[in-house]
Amino acid sequence: MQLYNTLTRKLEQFEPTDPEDVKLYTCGPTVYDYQHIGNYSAYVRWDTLVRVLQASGYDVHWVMNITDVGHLVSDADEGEDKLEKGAKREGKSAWDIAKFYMDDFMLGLTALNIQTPTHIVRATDHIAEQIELVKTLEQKGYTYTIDDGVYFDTSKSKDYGKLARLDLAGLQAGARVELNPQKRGATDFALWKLTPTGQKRDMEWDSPWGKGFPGWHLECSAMSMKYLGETLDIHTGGIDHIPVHHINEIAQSEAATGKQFSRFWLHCNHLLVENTKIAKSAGNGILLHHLAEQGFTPLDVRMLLLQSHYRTQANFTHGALQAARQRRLALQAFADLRFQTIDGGELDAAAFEQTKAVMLEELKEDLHTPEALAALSDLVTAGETNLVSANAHAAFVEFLDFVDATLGLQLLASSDITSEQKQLIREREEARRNKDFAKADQIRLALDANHLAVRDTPLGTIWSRTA
RNA sequence: GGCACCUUGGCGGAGUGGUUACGCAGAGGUCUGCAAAACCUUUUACACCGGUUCAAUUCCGGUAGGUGCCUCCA
Repeated sequence: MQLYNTLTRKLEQFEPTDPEDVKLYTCGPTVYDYQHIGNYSAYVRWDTLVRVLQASGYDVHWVMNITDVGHLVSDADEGEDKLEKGAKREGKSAWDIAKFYMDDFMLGLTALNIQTPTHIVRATDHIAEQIELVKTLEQKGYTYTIDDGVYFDTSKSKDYGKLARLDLAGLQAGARVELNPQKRGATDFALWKLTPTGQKRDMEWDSPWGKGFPGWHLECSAMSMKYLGETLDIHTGGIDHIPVHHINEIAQSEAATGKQFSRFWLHCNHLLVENTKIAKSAGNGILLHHLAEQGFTPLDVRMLLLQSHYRTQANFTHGALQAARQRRLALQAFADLRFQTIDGGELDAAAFEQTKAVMLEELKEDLHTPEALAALSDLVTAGETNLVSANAHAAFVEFLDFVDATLGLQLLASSDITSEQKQLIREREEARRNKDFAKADQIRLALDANHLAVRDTPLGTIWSRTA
């Protein structure tokens, strides 16, 4: 499999260290608010990665974190984090906020047919591991303590910022953030933040350095290493994570272990809405339930995302979502032909095998989902024209299973029509043979009331769902 | 100010040094008892200006426009 590795900025052949098992870590959400479609787009992308790895024969140990503490509102902030802020906003505790939005996130994953990671881990459940990691770094001399916390000294880090290819000198000159004057370097980052004297936070823990909470980057290193070991095969995240979060993860992890933290780094680009960055201030953070109100399902969103490549900046528009929905419905109608394979149908097992091979090849080439869909659409066209041979029924179902496994569109979730509905179709065919067109049209209306459309082919009547 | 990316037909969106991406929408047609569906065809797409080349949308340089990151962010 070929994957684009941000470390080298090149497509590389991917093989896991353990040939049986891929160790994959994905940066998950901070659960202080609803996740919008932009947030979810990343998880659809990484779910696709997992699916393709699985289809390529690997077991995947997939860990995703839930950040339920410690992401500061800004670098210059005096200690308020998003959870605390959300709690203040809603008059609840930070713990309640985290639970509520994490539960909502999990529902969103299910709705989008994103597989549940092997481990989905909360930062607050791993405070001890994070403290241990800081202790290790302290023992190895990578830290210093100032009035508001324990910091990582990036000047001691070998190749700091290599992933981001940062111009550190330029970065410092152009820094707009007010630094804590005690910080030794502009890029140094907090490992443990101390609760200011006299204050009480919803979330705080005792530590060797005093009461406080872990720094922003610590959890990913501590939890990924706990569940996957010191070297990951693949670490994924949004493109925005490259310059700060991921270089800091690398710095602290590699300082602690002396080993490479992750062999591959994959980053997805952001989804725009109407060609604009999704931002709270722009009010364009569309939620899944907004789309549901307009009659779109989460799978329509999934289709929209599959039509673009994960490293491009895709654009979400109402028109594009409509188009994606139409395409998905056409695909579903094709899948429903498995209930209607027919003697004389021309699509045979070989056609399914061939398309599967093309799709898998495209997907294994850095997740070329648009090309995989194009190959699928070609087959759909052929199937609608020539119908599916009765001999190919098993191959067809197997093929659809492959498509569901890789693209996650749940094509096999539909069921056959009822025997009553089938009887109606037979009666209509009989009426047409008898040239009793009035009766035939009457039955067609009855079928329409059942949300079924029929089309008459030389080989017989084929139905499709209209809703 | 620094760094990076992008500019493809009505919309979305791939890809390639010479061959139809694909999807959605529109138009015409075929088929059909009819309607629908389905299928076929279709509007000569690659921002602009140079360069390299037998040949560039596809490589190089420049211009214009756009976006992202540098600051919590998928």
